[in-house]
Amino acid sequence: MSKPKKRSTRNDPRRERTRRALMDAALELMQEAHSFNAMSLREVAREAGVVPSAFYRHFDDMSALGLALAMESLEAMRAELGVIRHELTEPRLWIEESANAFERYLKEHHQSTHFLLRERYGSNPTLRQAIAQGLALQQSELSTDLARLPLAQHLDNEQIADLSALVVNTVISYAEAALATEQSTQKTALKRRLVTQLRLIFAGAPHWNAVS
Amino acid sequence: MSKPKKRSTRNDPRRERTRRALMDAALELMQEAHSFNAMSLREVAREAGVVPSAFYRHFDDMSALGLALAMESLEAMRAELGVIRHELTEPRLWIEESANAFERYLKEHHQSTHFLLRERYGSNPTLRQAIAQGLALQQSELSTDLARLPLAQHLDNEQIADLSALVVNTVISYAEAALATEQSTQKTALKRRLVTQLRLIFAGAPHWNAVS
DNA sequence: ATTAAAAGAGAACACCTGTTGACTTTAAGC
DNA sequence: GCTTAAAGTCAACAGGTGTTCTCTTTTAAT
Repeated sequence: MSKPKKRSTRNDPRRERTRRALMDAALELMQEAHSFNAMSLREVAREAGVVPSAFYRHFDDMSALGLALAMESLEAMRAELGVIRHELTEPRLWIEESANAFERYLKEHHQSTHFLLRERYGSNPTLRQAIAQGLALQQSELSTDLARLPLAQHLDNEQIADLSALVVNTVISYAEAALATEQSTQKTALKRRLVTQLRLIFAGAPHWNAVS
Repeated sequence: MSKPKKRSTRNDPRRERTRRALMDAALELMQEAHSFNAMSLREVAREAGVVPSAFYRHFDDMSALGLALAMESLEAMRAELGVIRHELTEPRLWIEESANAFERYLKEHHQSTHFLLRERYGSNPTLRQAIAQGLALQQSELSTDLARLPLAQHLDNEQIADLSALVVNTVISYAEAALATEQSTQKTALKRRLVTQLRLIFAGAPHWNAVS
C-alpha cells in the first residue's frame, strides 16, 4: 500500500488556548460553587468567554472536563510530593520543612487541590475513582519511602501502611481546613497544629505496641 | 383585656408525617446524588410523594430543609458520642470498644452521617458553618474528657486540643472511607486500620516531645 | 494566494427547574 | 355535625439547561 498518510494534524493555536480557558474557568467557578457537578456547561463556557456549543470541540461532556482536571491536578501533586518525600531523612527537621513545603504548594495550587478534595467524594463516580487511585498511589509511595527510615525498622508492612494512611489523612484534613478559611492567622494556627500532630505520630511509632 | 386567646394550635397529624417524608426523601436522594445542592426541590417532593408546592408548607427553602437535616443529624451524633466518651477509662480496652460502638453507629445512621460529611465542605455556607460548629463542639468535649485521663497529665491544653483534633480527623477519615465502600471485607479492614491508628496516637502521647 | 480542516457563533429544540396563585380536601376543636 | 385553619393539589409562568444543526471565521499547510 502507498501511504494512507494521515494529513499532518492541524495544530491550531486556538485549540490549546480555549481548552485551557475552559479548564481554568471550571477551577475558578469551583471556588464559588464548591461542587463540580453543581456547575453547568453553560456557566463554564460563559466564564471562559466562549459560546456553549464551542465546549464540545474540546470535551465530550462535563465529565470529561472533570476528568482532565483531575488528571492534571493529580500530576501536579504527584510531582510536588515526590520532591518533598525525597528529602525525608532526619525526622526532627523534615516534619517542619515538609509542612512548609506543603503549605507553599497549597498556596500556589489551591484551586486544583480544592477541586481534588471536593470531588474526592463528589457526585461523579469516575472522578471519585480517579482521585482515589491517585491518592492511593501517593500513600503507597510514602509507604516505601518511610520503610527506609530507621524508625520503621521494627514495623511490619501493614503497620507502615497504616502509618502512611494516618499521615496522608492528617495532611488532607489540614488541607481541607486550610482551604476552607481565609484568615491568615487561622491558617498559621492550622499549620502549627499539623506539625504538632505529625510529631505526635512519629513519636508514637517506636512505642506502637505499648498500648495494645 | 379579655383573652385574645390564640386559638389552640391545630396539630394536624399530616404535618409531622409529610415533614419527615421530605427529610427522609432528601437523605435517600443523598445516597445517589452525593450532594445536597445538586438535588432539586421537585425531586425531593417527588420522592416524598408530594406535589412540589406542598414543600413550601414545611420549609421556606431547600436551604431550610438542609439545615433541619444538619441539626437533627448533629444531635443524633452528639448523643451517641456522649455515650461512647462516657466510658473511656482504660485505653487498652476503650480504643477497640469505642471503634466498635462507632462502627455500629455508622451502620445505623449512615444516611445522616453521610449527609454531614458531604455537606461539611459543601456548597451551602450556612450548612457548612452549622456542621463545623457541631463538630467543633464534639472536639472540645473530647478534649475535656481526655484531659481527665492519666496519659494527659503531662500535656498542656494546646497539646490536648491537637490530640483531640487528630483523633476526630482520624475517625472522620475512617467514616468517609467506610461510607464510600460497600464491600464488607473492606469495611472490616478499615476498622482494623482505625483501631491501629488510634493505638499509635495514644502510644505517642507520652513521648510527644521526643522528636521536637 | 488558495484550500480546506478545524474552531467558533448563532439559533432552535425539548426539558427541567423554583415559585406563584387560586382551588379542593382534610380533620381538629368547638 | 359544623366550622375553619391548615395541608395538599393543580396549572401556569419565566428562566436556565444540555444538545444539535447549520453557518461563518480563522489559520496552518500546501
